[in-house]
Amino acid sequence: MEDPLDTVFAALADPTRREILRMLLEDDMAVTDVAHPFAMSLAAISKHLAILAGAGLISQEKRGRVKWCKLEPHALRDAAIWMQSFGQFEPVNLDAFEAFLAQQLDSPFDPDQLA
Amino acid sequence: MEDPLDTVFAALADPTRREILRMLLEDDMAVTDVAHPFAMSLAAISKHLAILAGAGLISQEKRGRVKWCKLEPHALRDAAIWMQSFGQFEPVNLDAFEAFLAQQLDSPFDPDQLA
DNA sequence: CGCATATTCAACCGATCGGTTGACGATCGG
DNA sequence: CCGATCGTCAACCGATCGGTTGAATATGCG
Repeated sequence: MEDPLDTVFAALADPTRREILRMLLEDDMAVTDVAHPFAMSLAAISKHLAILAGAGLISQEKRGRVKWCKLEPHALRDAAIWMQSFGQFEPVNLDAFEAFLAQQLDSPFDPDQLA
Repeated sequence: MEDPLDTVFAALADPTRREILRMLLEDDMAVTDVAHPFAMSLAAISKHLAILAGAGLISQEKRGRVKWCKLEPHALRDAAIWMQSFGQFEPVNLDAFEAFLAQQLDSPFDPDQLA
């Protein structure tokens, strides 16, 4: 009954949680290490991580006494697709697009044609 | 001091507000008409619209006694770009892509090549 | 003018949010 | 075994959220 888009967008609406995701983009991290740069308690970060995990944006695996947090970017997919239905703003990956054309067709590519 | 991504994602986190955006995708609407399909008070919808406007996702123009609501999809752009930095999920617009290829190169297109 | 329509305002409500603190359970290292 | 470290739990707090109701403010119409 709860639309997953609700929880994903709600998770993304907090700057602390977005920053955590950005950090996890670099590498998997233990909870304590995630908390380190933030000026708030470990418990608060633990809650933020639970929310991110609830939205499927990260996964958590406990190894020994440390719990490792891993980014799960595919959870953004449905949200991205939903947003894309509004067109216009066009989040087209031009690099991939250009690479595709170059590799696929071996013909020159003029980005202005995309406007 | 307030990151606009906060307000955009927060606005998108509510299913009523997402549905309103979807409705406005079809056409501009008056507040009363927006409210009509929903099982809640006009005042509640008015608040939702104020939140969407605050996030820049819609604009509102009062003409006479009716206030017209217009979708502003470009406000999704920064959010889409932020999400895209997580790669992987790839919100590539296949329809536009295909149309572009067809129109541009007049050669057959095999979607399987995109995987 | 006088009434209906369109929309917001203000006050209130219970629920959830983002944070704190302190106690607790597990696990590692000497 | 003991002490330190890792992380969560539980209770609490003020603020915000999503909704209600009723009154107020424009504006249009006959």
